[in-house]
Amino acid sequence: MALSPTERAIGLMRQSYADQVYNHIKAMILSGNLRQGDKIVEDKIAKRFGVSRTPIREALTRLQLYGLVHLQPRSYAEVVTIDGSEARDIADVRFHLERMAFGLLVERNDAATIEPLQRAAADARRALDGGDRAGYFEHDSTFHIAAAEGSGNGELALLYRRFENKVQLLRIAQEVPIERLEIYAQQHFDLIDLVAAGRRAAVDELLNVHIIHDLGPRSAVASAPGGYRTVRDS
Amino acid sequence: MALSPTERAIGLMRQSYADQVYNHIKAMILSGNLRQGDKIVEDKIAKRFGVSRTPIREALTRLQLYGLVHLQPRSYAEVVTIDGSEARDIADVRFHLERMAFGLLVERNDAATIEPLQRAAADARRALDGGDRAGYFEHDSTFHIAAAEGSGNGELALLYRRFENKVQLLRIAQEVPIERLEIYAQQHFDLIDLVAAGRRAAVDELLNVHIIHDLGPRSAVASAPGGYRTVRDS
DNA sequence: CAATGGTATATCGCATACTATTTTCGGGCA
DNA sequence: TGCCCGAAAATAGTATGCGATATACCATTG
Repeated sequence: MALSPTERAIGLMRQSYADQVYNHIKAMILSGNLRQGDKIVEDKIAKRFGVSRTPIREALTRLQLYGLVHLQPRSYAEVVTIDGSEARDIADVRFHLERMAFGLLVERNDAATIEPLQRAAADARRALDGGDRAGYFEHDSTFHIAAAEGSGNGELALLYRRFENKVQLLRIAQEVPIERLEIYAQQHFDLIDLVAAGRRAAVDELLNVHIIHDLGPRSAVASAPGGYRTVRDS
Repeated sequence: MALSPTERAIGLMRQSYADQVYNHIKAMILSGNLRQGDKIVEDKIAKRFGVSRTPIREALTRLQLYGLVHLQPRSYAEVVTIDGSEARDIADVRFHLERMAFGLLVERNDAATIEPLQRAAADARRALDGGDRAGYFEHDSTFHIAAAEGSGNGELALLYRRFENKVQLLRIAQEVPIERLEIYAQQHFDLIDLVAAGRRAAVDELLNVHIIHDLGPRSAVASAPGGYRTVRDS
């Protein structure tokens, strides 16, 4: 974890340990490496990373505020558990945020702004074709964040980027069948087309389907049995 | 800051120092006691509160994520400065969040849910009549938070409660004339009536006026000439 | 055998001390 | 005079240790 000679020589500004730990734990959660309800103990992580508990605590505080871990006072921390009802709520909020973002995109009607969406949509499709599930989620996330960024409303972008963490956590936990992901991937392109065509109402409708409708009749998450651990396991 | 004998005897659970400091600094910012751009130095605050820097740092981390302070790495922290463009963005986002909340309120059509709004609206009016400007802001805030809470969507409530911090910061900084506040106070009651009447479209429209329209043609904040000292310059 | 209480252990909350970086400021030099 | 440089001060980042609290486990009792 120490600074490499090269980094020091170049004078490369390094992230603080707290930042690095934050990113690492976040990645572990969002990759499914740490699962919902998993116990997180400061001291263990500190030893694992070879740093003291101080930066760990800062990272955990941030993760808590981003809604990814639950900090029980005087006790240990856990990866948050999202039940079916919460999943529904999250989807609802997400829909309204995205409707705002895409509404602004339609208003702007700017090809350059949409370009990042196109790239993300293409990347997502490619990942899916390559059977790279985690990669797909990554680009799916990028697509929607790009929409928020492209809205031109900095606050919306900020809010959405934070909120998206939880959305991503849901994506992982839900274990959506691959056929469904195929549909999502296509809908991304459809969304872009509708935005380009300025068909705002149609965009809203498709967003609703894309985000909410497919959640199904509840409890898509709570029942996730987690048969196979997907990713690595350091 | 230490635990009182009574508290200890009763076994009353006390807030952590970090919590207390967080609440205190937040109150200082939202009461205008700390102004936009003001410098915040960990050590100074630590001494002021009679605690070590550790809980201070935790409080500042939270304040940063709630959008109230800007943490410059390796340097000092500042109370965030919101310019006119950002104010506009915040209002826009706020409108969409509140539209969602009030939409759900209309759907629920439940008198008990609306009761807290009524109380807050009445409190706000009372504070205004008593010339208690800070008190008005407090209850204004409570009103809108109550709407988010009453929506029945926990995620929305969570998101809004956080977001509201920045809104409150704006309220303070804008130094809106009292006549305008009178209008706002009345609009709260109007909103309640429209919700009770189930007039969703009318609610949307009034919300737009209440939140966005009154911002004026841009830069309501940046240009606030304020006979009084407006912004920073500590 | 279940429930209750008590002790040990795990774990966090905070204080203190040290380190690294940034900022500030004054003095030398063009 | 204005600018650059270097030293000193200010400040945040991290490590470590101790004390407090929660959790877990076991014994005791009804």
